[in-house]
Amino acid sequence: MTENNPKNEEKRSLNFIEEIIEEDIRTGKNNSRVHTRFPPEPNGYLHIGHAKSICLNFGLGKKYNGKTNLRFDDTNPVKEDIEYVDSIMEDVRWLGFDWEDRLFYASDYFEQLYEYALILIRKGKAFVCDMSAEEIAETRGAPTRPGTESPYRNRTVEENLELFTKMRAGVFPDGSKVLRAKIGMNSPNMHMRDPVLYRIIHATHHRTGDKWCIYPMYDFAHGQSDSIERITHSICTLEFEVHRPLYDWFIKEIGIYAPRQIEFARLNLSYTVMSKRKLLELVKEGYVSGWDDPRMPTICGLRRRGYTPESIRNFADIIGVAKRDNVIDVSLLEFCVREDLNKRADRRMAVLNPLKVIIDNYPDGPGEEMEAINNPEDETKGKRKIPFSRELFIEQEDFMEDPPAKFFRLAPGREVRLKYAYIVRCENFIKDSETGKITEVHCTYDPMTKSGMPNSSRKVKGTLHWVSAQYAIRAEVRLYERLFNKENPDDMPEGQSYKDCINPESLHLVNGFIEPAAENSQVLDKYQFERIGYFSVDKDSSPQNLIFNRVVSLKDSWTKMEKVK
RNA sequence: UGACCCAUGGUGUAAAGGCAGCACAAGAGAUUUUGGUUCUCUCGGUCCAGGUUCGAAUCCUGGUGGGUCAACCA
Repeated sequence: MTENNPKNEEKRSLNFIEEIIEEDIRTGKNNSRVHTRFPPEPNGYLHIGHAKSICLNFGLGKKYNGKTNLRFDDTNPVKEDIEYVDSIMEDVRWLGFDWEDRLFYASDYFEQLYEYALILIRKGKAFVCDMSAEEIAETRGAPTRPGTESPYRNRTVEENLELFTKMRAGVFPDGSKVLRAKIGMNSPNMHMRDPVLYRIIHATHHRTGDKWCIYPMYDFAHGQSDSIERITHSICTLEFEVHRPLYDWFIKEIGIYAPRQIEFARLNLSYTVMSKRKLLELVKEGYVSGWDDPRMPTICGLRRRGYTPESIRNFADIIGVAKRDNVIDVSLLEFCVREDLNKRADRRMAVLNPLKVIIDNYPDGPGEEMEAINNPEDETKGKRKIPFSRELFIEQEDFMEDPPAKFFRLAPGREVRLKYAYIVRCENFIKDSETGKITEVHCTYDPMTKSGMPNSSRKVKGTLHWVSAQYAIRAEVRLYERLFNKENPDDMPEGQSYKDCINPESLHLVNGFIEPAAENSQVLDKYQFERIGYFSVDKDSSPQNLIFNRVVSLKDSWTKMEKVK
């Protein structure tokens, strides 16, 4: 197929799921149709691990000219909420995927699922059990030891039918009865030991309201839902591998269409936790400001931080899909967003830790306007003007009283280029005698070195960014670091938890200055602050009070060099 | 002391019995009005032991190591 087409198909290797799908297409299985689905439970916010699954499922649908459904597996009303449904849809759309008219809910199938249960009961393959949850757990045995059969296991079909009908009718209280499959109690696979199919929960469901008081277990809903939707390839994570025999059993006993389940290894990220429970704890216990805190690995957190959908999709693509456990280095995610933003983010000059610079031989007054390139990687982004004046701010780190040889920045007697402006020489500086802090640097400029002028290209070692003290606007800048200090927060010494390696320095607030061109920035606008990093306008930002989130810093070989020492 | 799954550079991921490749990370250099970008180069890998084969990362057997499974959660 691609063999005669070497031009556009550079023979990209297939992952193991694509190999299975292509084999199924080749052999004409399902009439060579490909239909996948993304099946979240609406009980929490989506994170980067879900993004992997979303990109995989929707990506496969697209690649093989198939379809991908969004289906909410909403079988537990006490844990689920419409808030989560909405956020999940928003996140999937933001990532750039479209389920078109195929938005489904497992709760759409409650009536059908109930019928399936009836089929099993009539076949003598399911029974109503009166044991408590504790009793069921105790009699289930252990992986190395068989369980014991429920005393209610041999009720007649008629009795089971009547009891199950009454369960639905609401005559029994929560927890008093369940419907169980009748498979056996000694399978080495715990999921096959007479698993619970239905439980009684008198709770209002976010979609079906109070219509039902019995709800199917996930295991009894998930596989059949895929079957109902004619999913060809049910892609899920590794921990559901042991559930597959059960799904297959249901499909076979009920006698319905069988999707093929394929399991892949979930994403783990270094310096991050990914479980819903832990993420929820971080929010509830106030370690972060909310689900969309820019330090969270949630999709909404990454969005607020300033990650782009393109960078996340590319990340999902690059990390690949396989069955072996993996921990992806966060630096790969950071690489992806840098790569994307380098091409698209306009450059701006901003000073985060201001140090006043006075150009002694520059006239006091309105100053002049300098021309700056918006994005050197993209000429179509054009140019802008930046005001220059006698008093400026530069970064404190860009001046040293007594610098090492390799310091290419400002120091007494040294020259640097002020980007898009002049070459200046440091003549002297003022130091606070009590604190030892440098408070002001005095320079002279060379008028012949104005950027763009014929004689301007004299070589100097360093180029600094700057803003005009007169014209710059104030901005709050939120600098984020990793939320955890340990590479694997899930693997802590005895007696400690992931919370013990939370990085207390994960957020630094600074008040800086930015060039006036950033004045009308809108929420989620992205910039590269020259020489610093990529920044995104926070949702709390307003024209009166600009707030920027640092998405990621620029690669920095200078501080790296310093650290080695 | 069970069943199932997995094992390739530091981290990911390719190689369908035939040259172990790519990306990130790390290191060196070139270019640069961003110590950014770009470019060049370097470092570094098939868990172990047998077997099959002209030939094994790949197939077989046995180890070892890791993961998953015992909610009326999903």
